[in-house]
Amino acid sequence: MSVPTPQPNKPVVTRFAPSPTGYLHIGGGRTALFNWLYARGHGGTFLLRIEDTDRERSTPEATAAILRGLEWLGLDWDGDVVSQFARKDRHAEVAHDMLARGSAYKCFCTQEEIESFRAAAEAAKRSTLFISPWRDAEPATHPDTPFVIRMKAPRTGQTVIADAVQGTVTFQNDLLDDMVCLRSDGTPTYMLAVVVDDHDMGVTHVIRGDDHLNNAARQSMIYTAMDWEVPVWAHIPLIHGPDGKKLSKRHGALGVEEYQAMGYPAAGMRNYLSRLGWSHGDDEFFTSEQAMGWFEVTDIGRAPSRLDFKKLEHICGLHMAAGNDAALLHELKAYLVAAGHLALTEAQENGLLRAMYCLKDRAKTFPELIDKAHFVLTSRPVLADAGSAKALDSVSRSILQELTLQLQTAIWTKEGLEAILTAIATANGLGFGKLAAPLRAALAGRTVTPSVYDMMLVIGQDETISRLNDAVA
RNA sequence: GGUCCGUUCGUCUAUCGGUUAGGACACCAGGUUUUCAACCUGGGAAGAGGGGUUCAACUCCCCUACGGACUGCCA
Repeated sequence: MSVPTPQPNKPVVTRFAPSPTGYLHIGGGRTALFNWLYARGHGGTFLLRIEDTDRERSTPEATAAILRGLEWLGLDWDGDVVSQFARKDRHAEVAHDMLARGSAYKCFCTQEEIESFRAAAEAAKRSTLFISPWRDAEPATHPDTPFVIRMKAPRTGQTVIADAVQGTVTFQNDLLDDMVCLRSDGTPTYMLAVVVDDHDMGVTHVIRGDDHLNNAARQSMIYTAMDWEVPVWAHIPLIHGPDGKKLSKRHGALGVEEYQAMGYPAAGMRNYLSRLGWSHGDDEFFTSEQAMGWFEVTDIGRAPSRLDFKKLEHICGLHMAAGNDAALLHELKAYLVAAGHLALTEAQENGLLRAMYCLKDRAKTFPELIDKAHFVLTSRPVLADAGSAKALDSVSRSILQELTLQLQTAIWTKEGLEAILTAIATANGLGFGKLAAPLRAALAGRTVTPSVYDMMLVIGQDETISRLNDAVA
């Protein structure tokens, strides 16, 4: 029994290695986030490798979608994106090296033979573990037919994985098969390719979904066969849907790009995702920089977690409020593109920027922010929706006219406006809300807006008076 | 079927053998308030079940139940 030794003293190198068969899955996004957080927090390197050895299912569109997803999340990788397929010659080289070392062998069984073996074994309720008859065959007996290169895995003893998350996990070797490393067409299998690439890329920490935990045992055999040092493994639990079942289409948004299109700010997304399966005491709201300083793989939990949109929204609201105005406008514009909405005019952008201070702390997502920004995005005449039309009728026109008159000589500050509004409200025996509602309606044509003071301050004296005149008329 | 992993409030989690089991989201009740958001106060809410070990177990061990992963010339 050999316990793999981690490599604690080397500079940290992590990687994210998705296969390009679709969009970037939300679970994959979190895996990437953990790798990024760990590398960045430890002065290390975060690499990106596209596992495109399955030529049937890999598409350039999927690769592009994955890169877009990572970019949106703000997970920047170091160096060039590595294509696994492009490294196939090196994989084949290692397979032949293992052959030469006697830790692999050529297997001439056809896929039909293996399939019928499995079918028979299953019918007889025997183990379907396939043991190739070529394992110990003399080279002289080799036929001149296609072959695969199989790992010559030890048949006795056990393989131990020292996992930073899962602890020490032991596998009995007689339950592991001689996996195929090189297919009969000379291309590598995933099992070989990951190990070779991780080794060649100098990856020190493999942080990936725990669906790979079983694979780790077999992969560690390749490391041993090649006399390579194993990385630190960290197999993290998967994310489940709100019902606790495996995340699937029926749970709604799966791709990280969908979250962008729903208008969640990326900083909030990172914060929320990092708290799924990982925690730092009671900290809930934090920046990625803080998380980098705190993040340790040993603090990752072992149980799968579920997506909770309510909490996501809450965290996003906090990040929105804490955001820089110009940066928020920038992200908002990216959201509009992602969601397929019309672009803003320059005037709208300027208005948004001026209004941002009072918009950002009342919105959790960009659609909400835009909704509340209606007063600055619209232009005269401001159309009143049903609710605000009613509010407009709730007060007599003469009061609004009096207000308009007084605003013409107002000192245009919150205090100045406040003095006028409260004076008019009390003079007419109205609660402040009774006056604010029609004013809000006149200014925005909506019932849900920032405060009336902020709106007046943002659109200015002339525009305020014009809108009031429109409403009275 | 076999192997491996998991199971603390509804949800995300803290706890690392001794706590009135803490926090956050959500929820409920109050408060603040010009709408919304935010905010303040309070409340209900948890160790899957059963056996051990121990003076003491959510924490360690075993069994069961329930979830999940793997069991491919997919990744």
